[in-house]
Amino acid sequence: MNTHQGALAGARDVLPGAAIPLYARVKALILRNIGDGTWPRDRRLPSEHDLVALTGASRMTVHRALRELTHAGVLHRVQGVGTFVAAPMARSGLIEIEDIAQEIRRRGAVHGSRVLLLDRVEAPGEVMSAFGEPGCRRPFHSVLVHSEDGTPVQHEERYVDPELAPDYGRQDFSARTPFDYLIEAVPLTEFEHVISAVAASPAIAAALDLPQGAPCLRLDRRTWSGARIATVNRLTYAGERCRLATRRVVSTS
Amino acid sequence: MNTHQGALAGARDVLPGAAIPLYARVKALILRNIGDGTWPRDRRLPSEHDLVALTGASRMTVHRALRELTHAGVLHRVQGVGTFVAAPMARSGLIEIEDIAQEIRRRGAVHGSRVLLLDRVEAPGEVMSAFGEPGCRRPFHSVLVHSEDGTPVQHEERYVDPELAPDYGRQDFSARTPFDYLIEAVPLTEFEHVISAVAASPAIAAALDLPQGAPCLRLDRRTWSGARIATVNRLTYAGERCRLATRRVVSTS
DNA sequence: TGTATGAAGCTGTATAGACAAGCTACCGTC
DNA sequence: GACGGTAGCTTGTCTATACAGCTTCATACA
Repeated sequence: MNTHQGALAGARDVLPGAAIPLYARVKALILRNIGDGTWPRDRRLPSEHDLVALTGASRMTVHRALRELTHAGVLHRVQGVGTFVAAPMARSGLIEIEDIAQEIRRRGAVHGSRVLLLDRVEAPGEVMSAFGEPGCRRPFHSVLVHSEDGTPVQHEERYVDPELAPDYGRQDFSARTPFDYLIEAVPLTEFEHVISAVAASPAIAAALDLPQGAPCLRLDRRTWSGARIATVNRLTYAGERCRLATRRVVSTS
Repeated sequence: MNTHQGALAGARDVLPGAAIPLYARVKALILRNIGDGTWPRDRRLPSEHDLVALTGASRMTVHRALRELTHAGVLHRVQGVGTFVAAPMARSGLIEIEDIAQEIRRRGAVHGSRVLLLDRVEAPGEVMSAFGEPGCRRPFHSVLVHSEDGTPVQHEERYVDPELAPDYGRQDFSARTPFDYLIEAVPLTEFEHVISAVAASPAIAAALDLPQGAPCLRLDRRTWSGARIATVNRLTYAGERCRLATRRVVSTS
């Protein structure tokens, strides 16, 4: 009874294509149920035993899927208790760049955001080349300023593939950050960051209420959904009071 | 024959304490042999079969150890061929902050470094608190400027625990970067980064040949060796032409 | 000489079964 | 009611075995 993977393709089909390893399909199933909202945050997942029954995979295979998702920060497991959906931002993992709104709220401050622009444009060539080869035509374009207790702290400019997130243009981003929306609307799989220090341009300086030329932290991010780039964005953090922190164990010796 | 872990404690003892899972001890064994230089860079490791014979663990356990180290960027595996020690800097993984010298050479430029200071000091309280609780007395202190094709690009200030790296003060850092030396002399296990943008101070501006107040990328890093902090350093990248890049798969759905 | 063919060795995945260890809730006793 | 033990569920680890897929190399053949 080696590869009776049919059971997984039964009640809940995971991926039509079948060259993908079983444990990866179990991961995909779990990620989809989390993305769906079928298993909301902090919800307890079915036990390994249940997932074995649900998917038809062996417990070791289910366990591997759960372990890797736990390692990636998607899940949180407690021996003797169960498996839970981790807090959403733990998912970013790599660089602990929290959603700016969450980070501000975590500090006990009030987050506000002002939408400067939300339209659909013929993006400049520089942006289009960031989107990579196949590219996308006329992406959404949004510009926001996020503030903490009223003082602006982050300038966010973003381009979004309209085919992956067709409703992007109709969102109210003063209530919910674009990133927050995208992470739920689109299954984001890969991130690429480039961090640099820049002097505030006149536009940025005006938006963030900084003197022109003040040092700012710039974070350029490209986000994939599978093989396709879902969004390209540039975050500019105001002045010297913003930072990015990260910590990671490299080895467990 | 469930937990016959004695074999691993035999020929090559891994960890005297034994509450640690077997796969973790196999990982530790591999990491130590890499750190030792027993298995140098690009060297092909013993096959899974050999490691089974060597450690007494089952192949699944050895495989798990190898898989996790591969995921962490320590190893590089090719199906049908074997397992290799990955290029050292891939090991940082999290943020691809290459050793500045390597990065410069990779770009085909000439790396130079000038040692401004190398002594042993009563460090300022700010640094000592960064070292954490047990602290270390009179750490080594070094200040360097790295240059690319003659133009300075990075200012590096570093404090090093003298008990972990007693020979730090006798190294020639114009030939070999401190980081390069430390990663071989001390088994580094954990990194913490804080990234911020700052305006160049007079000292930094002078060292990097920048106008005062120019935006610089600052990277504060603490590096652990086990439970102990081995080194605390602050890297300041010159101007807008330096950046940090990273890319990572978050999920494999 | 050049090209198939196949064996050997390697990693990758999957399974079934077992035991260890942690938590919770229930049930009995005092 | 308070306390303690225990059964049952959960996750964590480990083993033994099997097969699949890939690479390399030697051998046989044209």
